[in-house]
Amino acid sequence: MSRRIQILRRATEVFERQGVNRTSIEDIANAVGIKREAIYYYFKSRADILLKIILPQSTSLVMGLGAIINSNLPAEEKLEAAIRNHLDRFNPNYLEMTVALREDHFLEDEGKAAELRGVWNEYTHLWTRLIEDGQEQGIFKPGLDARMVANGVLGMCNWMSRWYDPGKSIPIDKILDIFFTMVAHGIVDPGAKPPAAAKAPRRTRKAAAKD
Amino acid sequence: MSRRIQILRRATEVFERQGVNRTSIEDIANAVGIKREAIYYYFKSRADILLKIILPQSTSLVMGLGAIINSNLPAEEKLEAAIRNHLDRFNPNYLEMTVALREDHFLEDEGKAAELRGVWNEYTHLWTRLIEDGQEQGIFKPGLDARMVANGVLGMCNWMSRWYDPGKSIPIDKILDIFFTMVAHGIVDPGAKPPAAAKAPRRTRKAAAKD
DNA sequence: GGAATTTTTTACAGGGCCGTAAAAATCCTG
DNA sequence: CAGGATTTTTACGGCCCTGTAAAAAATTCC
Repeated sequence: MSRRIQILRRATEVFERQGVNRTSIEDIANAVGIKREAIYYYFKSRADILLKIILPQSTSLVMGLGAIINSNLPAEEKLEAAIRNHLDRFNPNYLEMTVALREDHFLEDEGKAAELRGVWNEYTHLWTRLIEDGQEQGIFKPGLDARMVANGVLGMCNWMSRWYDPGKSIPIDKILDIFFTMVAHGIVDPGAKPPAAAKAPRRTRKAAAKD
Repeated sequence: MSRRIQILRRATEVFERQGVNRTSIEDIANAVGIKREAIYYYFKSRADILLKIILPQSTSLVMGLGAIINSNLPAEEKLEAAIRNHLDRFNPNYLEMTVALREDHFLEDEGKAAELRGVWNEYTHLWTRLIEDGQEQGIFKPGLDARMVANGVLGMCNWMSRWYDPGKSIPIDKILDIFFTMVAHGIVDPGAKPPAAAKAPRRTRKAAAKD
């Protein structure tokens, strides 16, 4: 393993364990076993390291989602594949994904920050397109704001960076099934007897607040 | 407005605008219009300020959710009320909620960090209970891991800290409707003709990856 | 108006961190 | 083995930040 890859690997581990903002170049160097000034032989800056950890993940997500959208799968299978494309990145790249998503990164290098934002925006845009395509085909409910749906699904998946632990959580496949079921069909059992209140006129929020 | 409240208000604004970790005590003091040492007359530390911004939000979420769970509402209405309880906190407390949720906070004060974690854990636990109660009543699908469902819903809502902007986004009420529909009933239109491929045997992930 | 209280400023102490450049050490190749 | 290339270490420069305590200023109250 080259020194450069090793540095990225160790940096990812320390970033994940103690937080990006509480990790210094010296912390990373100690984890590698060299002096911190040596890091600058391989990387331009601390932000450079962070970018080289995050960009491959976000770019790979975009590429994978683009391929799914351009495939001939039916919309519902595209939805499943898209969620899988996202969640599978947590296994084995759990560390990188956690570093990428757990904290909102305010990078000093405005050029790099813009590049990263661009990739994430593209990813959100593709997700929105997938939802819109399904709506146009009559598979997804047309009345839902596609961008909001996309944001919701992304939130559901990205928040895994706050709780997912491969050593403790249930397998990714199971999480995928649950999340897909939630998004596609919801958690309400269709065979359940609808409560009488469901047919009542929608109460105002103020009335609800009084309860 | 007392000076203390004013400091909290300004701190929240600066934290939201430039990120918690890139905000110094001096930044906050400048926003208030006093010297930074004066901050320590009102607050023990920087982490103390952060805690006093975040705890009211998380505590209020827990209290609100507890009341919903203990109400006599049917499960589906509890679900809607729970999402509303969460999203309504973004309006008007959008700034506080963003500060609380957008970045994972690694606090130096281990006691305070544990207290905060405890509140969030309680919140997640209550959400899991709400899902389980609905499952036991036959309203929610029983086969879904309640904790995972709760994590998914929380992710959907909490990720708003990354994209919601009251000046630009659609109103909270609309977002609530969309998120509730997604979680309760999913985005797939039940009247849509299921694609033939849906009845085919599930392809292996490896086969799917080949495409 | 003066004392008490509150608030702010001044001064101080201590520590951490980023990044550059040149020299030294190590490794590799012919 | 010597020269070239790569990598690491040493030395340096600069800046930022947190928090404390005492003094000064401002405010409040009787």
